[in-house]
Amino acid sequence: MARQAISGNVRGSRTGRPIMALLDLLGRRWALRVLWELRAAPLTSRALRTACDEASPTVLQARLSELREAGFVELGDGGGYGLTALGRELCETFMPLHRFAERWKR
Amino acid sequence: MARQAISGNVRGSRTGRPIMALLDLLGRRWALRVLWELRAAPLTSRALRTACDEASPTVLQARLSELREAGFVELGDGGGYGLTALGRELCETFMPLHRFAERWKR
DNA sequence: CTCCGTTGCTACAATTATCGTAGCAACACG
DNA sequence: CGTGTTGCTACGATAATTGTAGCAACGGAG
Repeated sequence: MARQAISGNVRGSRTGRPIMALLDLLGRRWALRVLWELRAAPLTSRALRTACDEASPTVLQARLSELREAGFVELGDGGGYGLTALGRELCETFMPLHRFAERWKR
Repeated sequence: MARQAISGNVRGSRTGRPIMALLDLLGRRWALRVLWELRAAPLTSRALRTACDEASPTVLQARLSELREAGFVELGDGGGYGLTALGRELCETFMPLHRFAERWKR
């Protein structure tokens, strides 16, 4: 009966399986949204906050730090957050969600 | 516990853009992971819990309820949670994440 | 120079979400 | 009957998020 499935750690562990780490990182609040809002062009921290419906700067900074550490987001020397090449690539992989969401509607 | 249903008032978006609602739903803890673990075959609630590294049943039940309400997951009449056709479709859209994560490695 | 507005970023308390453990009722099998 | 599943919930403890306020640093007028 034991459908022995993959038992990998998600939170706070790097036990291999990058997909788990990625799902964990993207599964934190505002993480997906931040990537989504940066998909077109870089935004300043405040513009990003506005784009994210005035989400609290505390979480946004936390997510930005994590996404930066992961190599998806970078802070331009002129100011403003933007996607790295890797981040743009990641964004592409879940861009089909847009089309899916439109059909989903509910 | 605040029940933020998909219908109507979803955190982060009252603009009516379905993508925001979807990003919000998938941005909750274990949501992506649950979909991921169900990608291959249905699992019982306990098998799913095992697959999700013994995540607390409280959240898992919450996520399962939300995902069921969204139409992505269903409870089979013989027991066990599985993806709906829509859920399978959703899973397909972010399956490329797997390949991306492998190249990412962190 | 000072004043003003912006930048990225942080402190702090209050509120939520999640965790971890335990346990329930319903059902099936022997 | 007892034993073992199933899906699901209660509840205190802990971690994450919210909302508000504010900081130092930088730049461009004036």
